[in-house]
Amino acid sequence: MNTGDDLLFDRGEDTPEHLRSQFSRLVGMTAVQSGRVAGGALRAVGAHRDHFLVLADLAEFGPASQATLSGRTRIYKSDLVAVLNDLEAGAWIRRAPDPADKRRNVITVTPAGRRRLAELARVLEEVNERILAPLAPDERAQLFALLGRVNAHLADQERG
Amino acid sequence: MNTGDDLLFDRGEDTPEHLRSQFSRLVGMTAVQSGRVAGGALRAVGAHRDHFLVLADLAEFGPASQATLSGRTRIYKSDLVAVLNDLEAGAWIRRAPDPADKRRNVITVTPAGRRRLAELARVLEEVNERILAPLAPDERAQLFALLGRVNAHLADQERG
DNA sequence: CGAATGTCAGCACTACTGAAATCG
DNA sequence: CCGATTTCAGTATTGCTGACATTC
Repeated sequence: MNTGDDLLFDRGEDTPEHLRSQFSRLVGMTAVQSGRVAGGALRAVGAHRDHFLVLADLAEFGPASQATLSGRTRIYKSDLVAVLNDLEAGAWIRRAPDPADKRRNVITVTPAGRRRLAELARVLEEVNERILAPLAPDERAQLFALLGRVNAHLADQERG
Repeated sequence: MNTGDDLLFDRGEDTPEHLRSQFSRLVGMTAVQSGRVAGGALRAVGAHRDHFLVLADLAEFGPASQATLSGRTRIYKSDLVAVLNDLEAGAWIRRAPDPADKRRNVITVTPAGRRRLAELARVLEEVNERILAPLAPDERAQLFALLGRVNAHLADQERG
């Protein structure tokens, strides 16, 4: 059973038969390239992908301990430490000890953090537009829907 | 201009507003997960992603020097060395000095290499089927086409 | 006591760069 | 001398694991 055998995802003339239906290769190449675009744009404003993720999460779901923040963003708690150090150094978040539970820190977005989030969101929106330029709006929606279903299926399978 | 604002690509209940339209994040997560599935399946038979890429390329386009092989597979020439060492150790390729140009090696697939390629292709086809299980055949074709266009656009842009 | 939290140190893998040695 | 080819060494980034001290 083939899944798009007559489709080319390269420039067309140099794609081996066996690769045309290799989803992991296609999605991998696309991820690397768009990750480079997004990473470069964020680095140009002194930011990191995880900075955006944390700020967006806090702005939407409110203050949280590092453990729950790690669970919500899927950033490992060990990696989160450096991210929060960065964000704290920019005064974009506050990291205060939880008086109710001395093991935890309570992470809160500052007003400056919300402005920073807006800036990063603007940068990433431009990036998104640049990457998805060749697709019409309904095609973008389709791509999101299809990728989202594959992604959800993989996430589900990872616990089974 | 939004690109699928009302779509969720997570399990739905915990996806922040700002992430719903972040293509690089979605494609990145999907790439990591399907890369893990493919990598695990290949490791189970003692293979590597690049082994398949090299064997598939040689089988389709014929013998080549390492430089042209690197250009065709997009594997860095420095990384290609170890890959060819592996493939040579399994007698799946031959690496012979080019009599016409003593700088080059001529890489050739052996009959055993073609059998190995068939084996790896079978493994990867099962992987593909497992990953794309939730999608109908026409949806898979759509996903390939859309991702392919984005990928081609990014590759084009990388040289401009 | 067992479990959770924040932190640090480190591993594995991948994309990538630079340079040396050989040869055209 | 300049450039191409193979090879090796090493960097940067990321996803991930394990351990430790502190606290519940």
